[in-house]
Amino acid sequence: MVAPALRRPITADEQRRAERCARGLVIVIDDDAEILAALHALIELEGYACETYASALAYLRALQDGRGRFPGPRCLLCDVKLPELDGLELQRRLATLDDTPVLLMSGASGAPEAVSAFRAGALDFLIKPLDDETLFAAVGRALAASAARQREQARRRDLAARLATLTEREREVARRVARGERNQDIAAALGIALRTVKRHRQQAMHKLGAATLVDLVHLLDAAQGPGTQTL
Amino acid sequence: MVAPALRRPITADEQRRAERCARGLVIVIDDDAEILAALHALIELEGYACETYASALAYLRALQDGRGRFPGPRCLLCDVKLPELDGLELQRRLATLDDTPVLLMSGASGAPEAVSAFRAGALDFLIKPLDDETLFAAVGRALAASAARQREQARRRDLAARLATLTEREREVARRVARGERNQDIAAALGIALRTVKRHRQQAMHKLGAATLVDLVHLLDAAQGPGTQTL
DNA sequence: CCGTCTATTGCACCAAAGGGCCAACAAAGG
DNA sequence: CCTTTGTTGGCCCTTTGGTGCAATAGACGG
Repeated sequence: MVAPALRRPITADEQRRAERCARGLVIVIDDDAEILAALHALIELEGYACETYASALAYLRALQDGRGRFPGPRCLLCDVKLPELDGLELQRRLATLDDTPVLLMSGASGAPEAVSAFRAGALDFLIKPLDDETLFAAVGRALAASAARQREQARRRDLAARLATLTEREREVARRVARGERNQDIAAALGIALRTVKRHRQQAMHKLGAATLVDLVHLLDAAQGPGTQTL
Repeated sequence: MVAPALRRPITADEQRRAERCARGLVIVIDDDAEILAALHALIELEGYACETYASALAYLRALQDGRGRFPGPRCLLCDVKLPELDGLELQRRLATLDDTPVLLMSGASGAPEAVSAFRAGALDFLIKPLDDETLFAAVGRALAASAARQREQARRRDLAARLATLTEREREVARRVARGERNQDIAAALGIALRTVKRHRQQAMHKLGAATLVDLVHLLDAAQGPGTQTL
């Protein structure tokens, strides 16, 4: 579907990069340089890509620049107690910008922090000192969630793109068809000829790559179902 | 759809019960009798039905008896630290039996308990002393979740019941129809005559109350989509 | 102003779906 | 033994959907 044409051979460098992307990126934010270094080493050793930031602001700045965004699943592993910007606060801000899953961690903090973290949507809350097994279990879940979200987004984008190639009339007809209306009724409702409805219907199904009515129904359901009230 | 016939007038008593059911039931489990009494009063004052248990085992026993299960949304408000059976352990056991949303609470416990609670699927974790506002916010969310689950279950049960009235052949044909296969192809695939496929198809749509193909598709998608691999 | 493109429509034809009427056959139950 | 139910099938007719061909009208760029 969305396969970009491969024009040149893949270099070994790109090969390695691709492997890392597939595994995923872990973005670590902690104000303790020692921990940062240790986590960086540990995470790369496990085969994930890893970026580290000493503060939430540093990460946000990097996000602003936005150059060369990492392709593939990603997650955030962020300390709760940070200077300037709190881990919880960072999470709240990210929730509106980004849908990267967030793992929060903290040393010997109380229940309230953990509760706040989960209420704010953190995927997990890790207590320092970090246990390798627990850490990577959480990272695995987070990256899996990220991958799922990205697949879902890609699917929706692809669908939206195909929907965008339809003309207004075609979309309208397709929508009604997918709601179970008959060609005749659609023609009457839109005040156009039966033949015209048939044409739009065919055209729409062709553009959307729907071989059967059932496919059309599924496509349109998927397009407008989860949130997006387009169409 | 599933409206039971009303045979006799509704008594005032039933009326009050119905009102409570609509608001929801909060099941409180705590080993501190004082807290139990206070919560009971507070919750009933807020207009919810309330059952209290002094231990997790007592609640499980009540579940076993199972007589007169409360109709309507329900949630569990359970202390983490309990004699005999731990709140977290109770939650784990309930997860397999019941889908009642669980709110855990605890006095001055550490982050690990809170984290375990959320990981085990608790909807929220309340820290004693309980703040009225926080409590009822959580209860409201839990009961809303419960109501949503019950609606979903009812919908699926209704659908399953209707599907059960289909004969094997009718189900098979309906499934293929909903996958976009044409009558002819279905006939060929099943090695039967076209006329027979049409009959089964008609019969199935009639039994399922599907006026159009689109309705059929939606019904079967809903039936098998979320988990249940029936059909 | 002209050629082109798109949306629209009519006409004709074929394929597929919907359905009425009738009937055979087997298994399950009374 | 008879009835009911599930499954199967044939014949025939109507409605709906799917397409090809041709034509008209408005929009747009040159």
